[in-house]
Amino acid sequence: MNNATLKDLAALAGVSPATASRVLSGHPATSARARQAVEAAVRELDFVPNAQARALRSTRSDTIGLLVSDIRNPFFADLAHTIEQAALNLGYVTLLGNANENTQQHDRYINALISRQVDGIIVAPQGDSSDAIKSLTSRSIPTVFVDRIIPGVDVPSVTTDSDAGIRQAVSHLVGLGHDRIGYIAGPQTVSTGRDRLSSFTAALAANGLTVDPDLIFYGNFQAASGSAAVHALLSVPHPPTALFAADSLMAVGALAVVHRLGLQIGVDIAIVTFDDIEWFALLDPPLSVVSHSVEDMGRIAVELLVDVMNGGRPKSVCQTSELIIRGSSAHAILPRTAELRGSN
Amino acid sequence: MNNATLKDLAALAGVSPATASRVLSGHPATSARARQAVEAAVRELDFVPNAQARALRSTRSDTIGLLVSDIRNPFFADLAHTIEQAALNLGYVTLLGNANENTQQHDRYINALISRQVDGIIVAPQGDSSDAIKSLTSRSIPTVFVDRIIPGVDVPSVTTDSDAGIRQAVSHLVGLGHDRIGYIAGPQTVSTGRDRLSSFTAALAANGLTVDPDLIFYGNFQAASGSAAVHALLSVPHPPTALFAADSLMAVGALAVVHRLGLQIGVDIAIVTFDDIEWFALLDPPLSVVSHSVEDMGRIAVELLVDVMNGGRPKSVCQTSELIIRGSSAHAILPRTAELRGSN
DNA sequence: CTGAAAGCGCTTACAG
DNA sequence: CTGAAAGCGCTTACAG
Repeated sequence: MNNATLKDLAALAGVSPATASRVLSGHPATSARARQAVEAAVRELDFVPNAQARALRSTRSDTIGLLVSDIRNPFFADLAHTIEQAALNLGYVTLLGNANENTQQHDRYINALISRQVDGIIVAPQGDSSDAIKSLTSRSIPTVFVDRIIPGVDVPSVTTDSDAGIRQAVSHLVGLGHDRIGYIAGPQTVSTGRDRLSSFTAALAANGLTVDPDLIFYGNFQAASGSAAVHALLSVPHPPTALFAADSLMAVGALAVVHRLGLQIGVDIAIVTFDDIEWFALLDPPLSVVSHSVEDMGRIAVELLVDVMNGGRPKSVCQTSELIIRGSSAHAILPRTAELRGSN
Repeated sequence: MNNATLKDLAALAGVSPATASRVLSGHPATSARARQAVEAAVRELDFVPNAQARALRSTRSDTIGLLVSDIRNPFFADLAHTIEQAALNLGYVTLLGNANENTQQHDRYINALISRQVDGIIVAPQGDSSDAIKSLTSRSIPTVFVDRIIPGVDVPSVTTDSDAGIRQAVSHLVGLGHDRIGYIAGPQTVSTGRDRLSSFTAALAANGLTVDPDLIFYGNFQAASGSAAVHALLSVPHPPTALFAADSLMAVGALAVVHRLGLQIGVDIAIVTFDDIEWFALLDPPLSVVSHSVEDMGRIAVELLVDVMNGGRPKSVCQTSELIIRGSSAHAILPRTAELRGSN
């Protein structure tokens, strides 16, 4: 560590540390002479200021924390990307944590971010409540929830209203003749898991169908549970002719099993999923999805956070969702479907 | 910010700040009485130590930096995930930066990580050389390169040897009758872009083919360039019957255009790509890939970094790659292919 | 095992 | 416009 300090820099430039500090931070009260001398010294020493010391003294770190649920989920990878870019444009560096859909890791990262004095945190919260989240609010660290919320915790959020898209999807499937739709639910400990399931059951009712508990499988938003769901749902006495997955990763797991069973998607079985991942449109047949804008969600999350950091009390934003129909649910149900499935 | 400090904590526990600090850091020289008092006070105050102050004093932050090229690339998302998990197990928090395949952002993040006093950095370097990377080495900050390297910069690395896999792929395609293989290259400013292209041309030579410059398109590892590549490669006078993409994102872009042109993959045109992304096996037909283990790469990167942080001088590791044949390149070339392509 | 004291690298009123 | 001085919240020899 040959790290030069502000003192070294000031000595080389022939000014006091105070003046050097002012030049570095763009304080207006500096002479052209001082500015030039300090800037030359910065170049000569390859000086990089110690952000920790600066943060310790000034109580701002120009850093925000972002905690996502699962970085391997393309939805969160895209979200992380847009948030990080938006923050960078505003001069903030983003520290990204990955909870890996794990409550303990989630709490650990929250504490790590608190202890690093981030200026604000954007988090897709894990679980129902958490001591770590309470620490966040009790310290009045600017916080914004993204994608998910925790009921009863008063924090601005950007979420998606699943109602519209899911209702369109169910009506669409019913219109094709499906009256038994298997639903691969997310975990009920997560707000999006709960919301999407209740949107789904409401949509069934709106279409004159009743909820059959056999046709609901509770997954955990990760791929393996989507695979398990297909095995379970297709082995009930009167199996579904359509599947609806509450997120893209479970859809991937479901797809793998459906292929392995030799079922032809869009013909033997219809599939619709939540979240429009780029390559879903490249599958054969392409996947029908309930979609919402990741870019908007990321951008709005940063806007809300900046507002909170500036002392504002912004209102939460709820985006709408909509159905995009593609080949995986394009055809009316075929008579042979029921027989075919009987043989599995 | 109701943040309690170590002084508050010590006062509540009835000990000195020094003793409180020792208890928190697990120093052996503490009495059971002191430990209990401090631990009770920690709970009462919901105390989270200020990591910045600690790092400032002790010159270690228990934080490592990870800078990837593009977090939306599933390869890097997986890599980030394995590195972050491995680091967490060793007690390190990972700060993730995303260069977005952009040299300027790359340098900016390096400086941000330096200034936050990370204990070490794992980086997939951007470009040929960079002042930021020089700062890293001149400060002797423990650094490990992953996936990519910078020639002439003496830093331990984990990379993939593309030779074996690419040679297998070319032999495989030639065996199916392809003698005009279009290559979608990565940027030649990046080591993996260069290595894979030279492996490819060597493999052509080994199979008795010569390099036709018309059949090489230079992309940038992102999806849009894969799309552009297909347009360009299929419009040369004597177009290729097989395509080989140097990374998964360019393959995704290529796939989209191939579909749009109505070409049947595996029949009208063979496709092979670098990087085995989970869902490539779910496509219809599934994609043949040249693959290497992301998990191993991540794990080894962390091991190397820990070794460097402990003062070691570990040797670089180079993983081998291998071909996985799937439906996208399963069939021998058909006579009708040439005609079909003539009509596009 | 414990505490008083110095100091990590910065910033920021304060006085000039 | 500039500098001396205090202090942000910790850790760590040092002495006991």
